Amino acid sequence: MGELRETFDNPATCGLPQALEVMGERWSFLILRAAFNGYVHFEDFSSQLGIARNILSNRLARLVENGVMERKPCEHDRRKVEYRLTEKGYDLLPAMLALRQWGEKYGQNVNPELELVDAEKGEPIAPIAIRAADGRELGWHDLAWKKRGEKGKPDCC
Amino acid sequence: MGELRETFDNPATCGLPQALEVMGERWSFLILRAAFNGYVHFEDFSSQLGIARNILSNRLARLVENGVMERKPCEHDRRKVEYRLTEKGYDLLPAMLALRQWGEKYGQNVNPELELVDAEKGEPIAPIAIRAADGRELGWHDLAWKKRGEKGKPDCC
DNA sequence: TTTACAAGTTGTCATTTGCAACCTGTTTCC
DNA sequence: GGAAACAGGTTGCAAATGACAACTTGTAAA
Repeated sequence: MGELRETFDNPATCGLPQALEVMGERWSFLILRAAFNGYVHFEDFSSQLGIARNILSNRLARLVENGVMERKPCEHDRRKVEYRLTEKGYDLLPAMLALRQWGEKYGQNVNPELELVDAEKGEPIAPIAIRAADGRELGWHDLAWKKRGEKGKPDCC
Repeated sequence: MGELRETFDNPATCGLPQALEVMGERWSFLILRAAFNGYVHFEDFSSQLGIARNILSNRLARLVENGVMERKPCEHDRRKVEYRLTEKGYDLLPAMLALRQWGEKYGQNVNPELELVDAEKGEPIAPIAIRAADGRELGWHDLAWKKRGEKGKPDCC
């Protein structure tokens, strides 16, 4: 991405600009979603997302470059290539689900015939929430910024 | 955004494309972050983010249009305008924190002098996680898609 | 050994971004 | 009351990014 630089290079900044540097481009999250759904080949992503081939190529390369996905030629058919999530990629699941739940809460045309459930019990998962170390759910006004020993709520970044 | 349309209009789709339609553009999340940090005026956003004025104008208008922020002229100084988060905007906090935590976990130059804490106890908040209805933490492989009575793990969208 | 397929790359054109300059409606200061 | 300053924009233009279609390359199947 272009000029998040000023924010990006500031060492006192929070992790959001870094995350956006990697995932903030058009299609990145939808490619990630497809990967979570088991798609691994270039043509699969291409046909499922309807994304232009050069953009897909570019995005996959960027995701690989940033360690979110791994690229390796397929063993049995060396025409094919496999793109798979790394651990770093899997770690984006909470962020993706939080976005998705938000989209579903406020979206217009969303009737998700498919619902994410806890595989063990078959019940829907809980909404993604902010929690204290002891598990209490927290809202924005229950949060504060701490400066390495201090307490209070100064500006973030 | 341009051609997420095919995905967007499909009623069987999940909420992710909707969320990206609103928040997937450059700067949107950083504007949101600034709003969470108490910035309310055009010039505040402008100088904190270093974003071009026309883009800022456009993004704020889009966020207002999509119900994430509210725009109202300032009572006491009618030159000024206040942009404030709506409830819909506040509901993006988990998604934003999940992204931020991911960025901090894997980022290079991040030493967040400021840390988010539970205001009541002063301790750092827990990592944003996926949980079952009963509170158990879940990973990707503990999840399944349910189709309105069925059970299993077919394709998502 | 020809044909088909997967995964790109290249060329062209439309859209989006970034930058600077300008405009308009307050407010402040003298 | 009038001049200067300030907040929040808009406009015009250059540069970067995205979309679409056609072409290339390295396998594999027939």
